[in-house]
Amino acid sequence: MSQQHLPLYKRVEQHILEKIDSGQLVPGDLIASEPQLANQLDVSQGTVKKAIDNLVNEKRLFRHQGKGTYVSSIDFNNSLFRFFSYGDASGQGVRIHKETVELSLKVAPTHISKALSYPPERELLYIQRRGYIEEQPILIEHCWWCPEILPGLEKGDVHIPDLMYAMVVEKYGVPVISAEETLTADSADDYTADALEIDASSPVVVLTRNTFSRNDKMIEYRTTIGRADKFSYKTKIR
Amino acid sequence: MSQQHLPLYKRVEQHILEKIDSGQLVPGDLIASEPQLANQLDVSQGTVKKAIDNLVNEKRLFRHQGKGTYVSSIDFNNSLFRFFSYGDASGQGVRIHKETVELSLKVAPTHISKALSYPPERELLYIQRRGYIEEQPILIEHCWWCPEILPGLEKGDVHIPDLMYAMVVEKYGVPVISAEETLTADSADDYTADALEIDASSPVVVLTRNTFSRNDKMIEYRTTIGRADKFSYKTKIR
DNA sequence: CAGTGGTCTAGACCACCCA
DNA sequence: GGGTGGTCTAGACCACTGG
Repeated sequence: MSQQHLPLYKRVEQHILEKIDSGQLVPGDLIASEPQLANQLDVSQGTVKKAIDNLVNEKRLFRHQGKGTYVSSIDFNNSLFRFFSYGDASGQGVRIHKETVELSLKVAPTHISKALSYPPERELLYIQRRGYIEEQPILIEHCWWCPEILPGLEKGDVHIPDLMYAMVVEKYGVPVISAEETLTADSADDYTADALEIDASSPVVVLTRNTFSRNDKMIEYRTTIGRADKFSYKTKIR
Repeated sequence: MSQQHLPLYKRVEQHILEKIDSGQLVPGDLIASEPQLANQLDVSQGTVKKAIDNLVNEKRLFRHQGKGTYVSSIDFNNSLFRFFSYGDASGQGVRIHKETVELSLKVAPTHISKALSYPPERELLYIQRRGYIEEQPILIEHCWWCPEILPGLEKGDVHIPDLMYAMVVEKYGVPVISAEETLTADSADDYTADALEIDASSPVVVLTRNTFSRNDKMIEYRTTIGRADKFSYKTKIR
């Protein structure tokens, strides 16, 4: 329920967000111009500006002077994944090459089926990939997708690019809206240790990602397990 | 060098930030009011508002309607430390009790002396503390301070509170301005494993914190080592 | 050139805080 | 009541984009 005396600029924000959430506006779209919005909603352009300012700060929109204001798309460059590197905190210039190791339909662990709101018996699309820095294995990735999102992908006749999400959007028309990541550490089980060429029970970093499409529908459950000695996450406190 | 045609609001931001960086304004201080700043700098109040808006977004300032605008102080609640918990991502309501185990003057490992720009032979103030959740050890903390910052603290006659930084500011008059944290994972050495009551080489999360005072002077080098199974960091991507 | 966002102003009215 | 920040307006001028 929206408040009665919500500030006008908040209403403008909601108006724009509703258009995004309902799919009338998809990532990359040009939104109505400031004067247009001001007219439509019967507020001043300054108020529209303030609303858009806020959404730009939240990275929901971005502006191009002389062109207009656009709906942002999700930026996986903000993934915690980028803190895997040579042990440097920078994460700059490091090339991690990925290879697909497995691609099949499988019954998933129940907590994963549940997270994707699938019956535990239904098969899901499973993709395993491994990441290397100059031939050295550094991480292993387990991805679980709802199969109806990516029909036919398990046939293996489709090239799977490093960044799958662009393909999901372009080839399959499924918008990728947001994602949540959780970071923990653990010790490597035998399978993982073997894949990463480390001793069993060596420390590893576990990065779980839940990816969402429209209407908060989760479309992917991903776990990335990486060598702990190749991970460092830096942040500033004020 | 500042640009020639820098927008006015950027100049106002710089004006305020200079007062903070130079120490004329310290955390908690009330800054000049919007009309005052507008007069002093010969710009309109709207421009001052925009400048302050930006600094508030960056958490450098905060406002209180009817009172004024204040300089923010560092908020250690934003530390990655808060993601140590019962395995829940929330970090809410979890009480970690800390005890001081050691307090002495010691020669530090060279990389720490170096970080604090101290000659490697000089003794530093070392504090070791341990954190518990209901009697269960969950983390161990190694803190290294420049001894002249906290004279006499090693005598042990001063009570060390959970959050040391308030004491540093109030009792010793040293402003605590910012901090950097780096997160990695490792396996526990024997000493740590014993302290945390876990098996040797169990995975642990290592959180390094560098704390800075005025003029980017580093005043503390801290390493917090915690049980990996009690840590999880969650973030959202858009 | 017309249309977009970017900056800046001047002033109105409101809500909050404190003496 | 006087001062603070919070919202909102109307309008000016500029810088960038594309046809």
